[in-house]
Amino acid sequence: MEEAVKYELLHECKQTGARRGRIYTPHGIIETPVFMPVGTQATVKSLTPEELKEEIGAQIILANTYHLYLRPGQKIVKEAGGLHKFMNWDRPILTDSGGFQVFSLGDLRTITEEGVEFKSHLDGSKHFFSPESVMQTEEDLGADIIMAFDECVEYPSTYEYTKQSMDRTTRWAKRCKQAHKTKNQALFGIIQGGFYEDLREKSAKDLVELDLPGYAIGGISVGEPKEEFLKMLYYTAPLMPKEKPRYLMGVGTPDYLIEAVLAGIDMCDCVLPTRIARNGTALTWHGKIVVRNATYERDFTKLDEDCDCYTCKNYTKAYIRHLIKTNEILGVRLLSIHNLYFLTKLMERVRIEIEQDHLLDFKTQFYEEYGYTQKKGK
RNA sequence: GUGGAUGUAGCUCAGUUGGUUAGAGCGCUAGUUUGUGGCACUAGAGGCCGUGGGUUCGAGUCCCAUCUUCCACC
Repeated sequence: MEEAVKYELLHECKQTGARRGRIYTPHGIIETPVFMPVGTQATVKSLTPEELKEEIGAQIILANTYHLYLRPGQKIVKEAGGLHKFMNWDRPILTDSGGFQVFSLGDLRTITEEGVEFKSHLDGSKHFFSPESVMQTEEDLGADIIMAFDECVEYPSTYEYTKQSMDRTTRWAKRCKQAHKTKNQALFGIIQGGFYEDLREKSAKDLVELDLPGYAIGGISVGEPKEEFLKMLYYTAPLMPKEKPRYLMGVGTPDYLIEAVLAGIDMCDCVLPTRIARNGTALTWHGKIVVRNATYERDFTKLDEDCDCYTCKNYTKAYIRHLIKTNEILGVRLLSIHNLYFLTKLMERVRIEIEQDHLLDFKTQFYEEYGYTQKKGK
């Protein structure tokens, strides 16, 4: 059977084993490892798709089933001709299933074997998601890669609950596979199991048996200490098929991204760059800077001397600070452009370092320049 | 000149019949942000309560004087 998405492994870094690859999708090729900007409501907040392509060079973006189901409703997106046409983005799109929202909605939801009943955060109205309904919604949305409906358990959770939830997520993945009909979309499974190695192993093993076209690690980077994160990451990644894309959900910061790649991950996504942009913070090659702070009031230099993004080419810290302090939309836009460009460039650099078998050297050098100390970042 | 009002945090104002370390909103300062319920959240700094006197155990609060600003009237 012809798969919608295929992975090609181009090279493994001799220093680290990190993977340099390509993902072929109905909307083009993705060079991996890749960072995927998040556009929850069919928009990467404050940016146009043209800016994402031309100024940032984003290869693929995310959208969210939960949010688009609530507004405008998947039927409208379908009528528009699918997400790509609706939002005028012709590169690959991945839709998350709403599993994370189930987790973050907290007491607004009830989980049963059948699915999840939840109350809309918008108006309190009751709704129900099942693996089958989510597959239908994701098909209507029309992304290239669609995520199985899972449950992301919070940290910390008991062994008992995590096991129960993980097995249910596996059963839901089977139901997703069965319900999934379209041939031009790839259904990815999500490995759960919290912070218990045997549960991670079981989850991975059971899901791999389903022979899905790609796999993700879910349920980490949910507030645990970094050591825990790294332990589960390095334990779980090798359990994922080598010939398929490996996606780590919800990461992140530059150090987490590099660690993910070192562990053999191909794809990551995170709201961080756009979220902190809205709160006046920039990521740079020399560390994080809160440009909103008073110290930049008269700083007429660019955010990062080593950055050639649209923002850095044209604007100063003092100006961006002024825009953020006065709540001007342009401040958010300029910082979003810069932060996304930075993570995109970071991954581009990582790809080159893998090809040249120097990723470990790069990590050391980058950490030093970024300012991660031994105790802070490891 | 006369009468009335006003003066409390950087700004706009609350402060009950006089009673513990004088509050709020905004602003300011800093921290947080990791499959977006976030233009959000958390914390912090900052007041001889216009000034001087008086009454009282105790005054931002009452009395007198004085100054500031505003309004009205001669």
